[in-house]
Amino acid sequence: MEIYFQSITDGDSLKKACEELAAKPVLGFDVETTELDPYKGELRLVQLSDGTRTKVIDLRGFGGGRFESGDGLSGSVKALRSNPELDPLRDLLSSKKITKIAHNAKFDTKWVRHHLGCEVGGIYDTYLASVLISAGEGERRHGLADLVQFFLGRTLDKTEQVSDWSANELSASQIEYAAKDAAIMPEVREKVQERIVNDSLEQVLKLENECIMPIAEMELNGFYLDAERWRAQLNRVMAVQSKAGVELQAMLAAGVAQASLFGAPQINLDSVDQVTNALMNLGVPVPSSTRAWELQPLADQYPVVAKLLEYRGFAKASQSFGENILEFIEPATGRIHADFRQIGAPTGRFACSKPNLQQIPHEEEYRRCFRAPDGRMLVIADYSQIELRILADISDDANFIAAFESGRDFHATTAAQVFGISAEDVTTDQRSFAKRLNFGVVYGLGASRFAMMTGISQTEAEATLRRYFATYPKMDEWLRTQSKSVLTDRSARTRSGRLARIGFDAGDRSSIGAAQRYAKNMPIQGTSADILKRALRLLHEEIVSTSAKLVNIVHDEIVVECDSADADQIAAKLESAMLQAGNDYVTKVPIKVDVRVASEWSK
DNA sequence: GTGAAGGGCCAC
DNA sequence: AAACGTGGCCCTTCAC
Repeated sequence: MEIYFQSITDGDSLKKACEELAAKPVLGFDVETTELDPYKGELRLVQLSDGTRTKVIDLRGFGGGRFESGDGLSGSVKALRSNPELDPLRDLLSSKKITKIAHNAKFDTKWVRHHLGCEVGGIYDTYLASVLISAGEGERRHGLADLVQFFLGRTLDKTEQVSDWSANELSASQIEYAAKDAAIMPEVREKVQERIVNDSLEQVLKLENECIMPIAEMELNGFYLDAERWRAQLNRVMAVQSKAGVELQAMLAAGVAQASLFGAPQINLDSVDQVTNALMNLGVPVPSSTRAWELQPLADQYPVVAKLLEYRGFAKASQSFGENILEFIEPATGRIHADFRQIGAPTGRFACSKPNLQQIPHEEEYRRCFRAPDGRMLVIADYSQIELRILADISDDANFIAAFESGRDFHATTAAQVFGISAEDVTTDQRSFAKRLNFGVVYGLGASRFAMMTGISQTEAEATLRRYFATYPKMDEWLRTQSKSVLTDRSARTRSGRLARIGFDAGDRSSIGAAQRYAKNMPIQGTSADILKRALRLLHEEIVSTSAKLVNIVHDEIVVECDSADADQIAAKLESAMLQAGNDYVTKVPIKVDVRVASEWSK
């Protein structure tokens, strides 16, 4: 395919090009960089195209790149940000009136935000659109070349993607590749959008597109981790792990068959096979798995089992939450810049990695290591029982809704209703029982699992669940409807219209059961994700010109860092954004947000 | 040596 | 036999 493109290296040409592009409502947008990490590499090219006419802007001509005499990358960033010749490009990119179509726009957006110093407005992400369309089913890949093949039936050559973009003179082939990637985007969008409309995914795609900028900024902002505190905590854990390890080793030694004159051979305490073997030799009735909840009942009778559980806890802590996380601190900022995948799960939840900031242990020893730098504060807000409120709203159960409207302790209210007693008489055990019931129901809990979890008999569990569902009849009805309709629809949706295609093997009971549980859970978990994403977009607009920076999100929680003096004001903005987002999707049940200002990410 | 699978466990 | 949803990371084991 021959395409028309123009290579731009000076201010006058850029000004003209931007004037021409500003008249177009929709532009393909792409960048080429020397690295994957914007804190480590150079933003070399920015490409914009209406599909037929493509501009390839080489930022080397505008102060970009590393200089022998300058101060390297930071010098390049400063030069680009302060070069007035780039203002027309910044205006074009930040304009919300001109749609910018990009594939995995978070990447391009982060580079533009950091190196050019402006936001990208009006984003349309073909990657997220493609993920929404496939809706969790099928093996289809979502690379740009895959989409071009799938939606346009053509082949896109990506070999130049990994070429050397730091060369002084880029080759004609490189420039042409860069131009093509941007030029093809309008055409890809046309086809993708047809499918989006066909599957009624316009609203959820808008939600996702509007969430990209906040996430891009959050990744650039990073979360400050106090490395000294973390190391101190790690040293404490390693000391107790080592002690528990020696003790466990000694206790297990009696179970090793071939004890020698030099003492029993050492067992690898992290090997399930070796530990299981040693336990069996000691006469411990080891269950089919050695997971903590399986071993727990044996801990009282067998001290070696208790010691194993103790060791496992310390091992997990020192291995998963040890030295490794410190390696993710970016030297340029001294902060952790994790990778957030916006549609991490088909439900719409985020996934986070490198490192996963959504699985930091809840214990204060760990959370206090994530803190605000001096002079700053953290504003931490989380939705109170958001999934149960969503279930109440979706099922339209009067008693369920009334329980939330009363503002009373929800689990205690459930306990009172299920046990037929007054709220004041609910014991701690009864409340905890009701709590497990409430959470279990969100996951499609069955009577047998509930019996095992609580230690009551199967018959008792069935009777309890019957009483529970009699208390909330319309919730029962909604859950049954989901179970039934998934068998014919093979799909479920959230409040934003997010779709999950649910495949199952009709001849396999467990496969059907899994599909039914998923059909109950997905609309609840997914609507919670919808609400969080909506809140991020609303928050972003509120804090754009303040000292506040988004630094972390954990499913129903948002963490913002700001100047100490602004904390109360930011707390109010955060709460109001989250409440509004909740009210946009949940109308019959009050939304509750708990906000606190703290110097550390702990209570 | 590298990578996938399985077991286990952290978060919501 | 399986047994309540969504993820990521660590370790061991085993195949290539």
